[in-house]
Amino acid sequence: MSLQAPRGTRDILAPDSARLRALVEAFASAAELAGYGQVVSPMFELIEVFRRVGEATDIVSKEMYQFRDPGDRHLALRPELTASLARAFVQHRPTLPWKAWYEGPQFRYEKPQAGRFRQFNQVGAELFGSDDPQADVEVIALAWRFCTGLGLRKLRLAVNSLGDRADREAYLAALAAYFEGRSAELSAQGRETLGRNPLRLLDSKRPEDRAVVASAPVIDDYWSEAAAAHFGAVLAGLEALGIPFERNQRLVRGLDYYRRTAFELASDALDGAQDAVGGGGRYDGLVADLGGPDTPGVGFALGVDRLLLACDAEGVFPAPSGAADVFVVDVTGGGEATLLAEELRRTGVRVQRAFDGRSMKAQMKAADRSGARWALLVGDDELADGVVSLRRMRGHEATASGESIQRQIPRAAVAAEVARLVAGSTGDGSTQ
RNA sequence: UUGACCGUAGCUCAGUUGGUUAGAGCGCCGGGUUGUGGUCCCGGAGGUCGGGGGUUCAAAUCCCCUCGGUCAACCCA
Repeated sequence: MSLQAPRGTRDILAPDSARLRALVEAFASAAELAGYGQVVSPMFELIEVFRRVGEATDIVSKEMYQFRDPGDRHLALRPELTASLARAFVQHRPTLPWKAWYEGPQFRYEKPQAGRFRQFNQVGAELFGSDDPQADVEVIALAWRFCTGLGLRKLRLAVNSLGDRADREAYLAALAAYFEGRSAELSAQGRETLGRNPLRLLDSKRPEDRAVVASAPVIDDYWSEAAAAHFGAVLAGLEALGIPFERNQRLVRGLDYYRRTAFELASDALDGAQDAVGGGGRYDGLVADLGGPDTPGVGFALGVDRLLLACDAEGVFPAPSGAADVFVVDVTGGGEATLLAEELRRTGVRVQRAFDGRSMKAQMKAADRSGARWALLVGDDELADGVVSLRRMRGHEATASGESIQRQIPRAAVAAEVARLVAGSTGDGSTQ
């Protein structure tokens, strides 16, 4: 193979692409049900947008696709969408609260693995302009409702609070001091992490580190009264809604802008290191960091590709059927098929046909495989008599009516008759 | 960025002490008499053995490089 999709990217072909679209549509309706409106933002931004929100994180420091355009602007393909949304908020200053959802590809220069791509899709939602813990609850509930609505059952919701800015800094200092004191017990890589960001050590998977982490200071002791009250209200809200969650004192998220609430959704159906399907939290300082008025916000993003992997693993959310309603078999040259197909498609019927003047046997075979419920047969006899043979395909037998497998109908009545049949059999639209 | 395993027809894979025209199943195409699908039978198309270089009389098979995939670390969706 000579040319192929760039590393970490892929083509999503027919049944899978329909499934992806169905998932996005499911998210759209869940989000809009809760009053979130879609934002379609640019695929690339001035690099400052991302630099300002996460200079210390790998995502913006070394995983960004960046380039200069012909006008010498320094741009980056978006590695995440919360920053873009915050930028859009600052630019447009919509009335509060501003509730927005989004979907689309994002780009990170990483080594690809299963469930990790250089171009990947996320869906997400953000709520700007409210401090209310009920806002956190609404956002988490939206993520939960959507995921369980897909049919996923083996989901774990982990929640934590990182406290306010001052709490977080005090905790970070205490954590650093603690780890410094026991740095001899840490793994070599753990010591490196300590130098960069002690918080990250909390979710280390190395046994040496875990032993040290086990008796590390916990964030709870550093919460301000307000932050503690906020978190308590969030947990109470989740309980009131019957959303199961587990408190994870070690949960820290990948981006540094989180304050107070942080949460993560993981799937037990996914094995390996990539079991997180999404997460989010509160980012009360983010808008200000981007030059806007001090505005609180809370939101989340879900990895579409991983969600679909999880659906595969749980055997839920199948691809929608691409089956045709009708297959036109024309052995008179194909012109009739063109006319019939177009006529029927104009009435909203899904029509498939063959090309290249293939034999009746071959066309019937294709009709069978297309999943069509009916075949319309046009041969020399039909053409001469001004009729079309309507045949019910095997596997799509009539339910109770005593209608014959095949019958002739006048050419002029085809559209009306097929429309009637299709409308009357919307039963099993999801033949897989 | 580090390490491990892997890369043969559209798909899933056989094919190692290196040796004649590289195989199977599925899929695809055609046929099994006059215009009808599944199964069955027969036939056919389709492969730079990921790519490049090297060793050798001879390489899919050995060596090096490279690209790609998978897994793990790192990081994260």
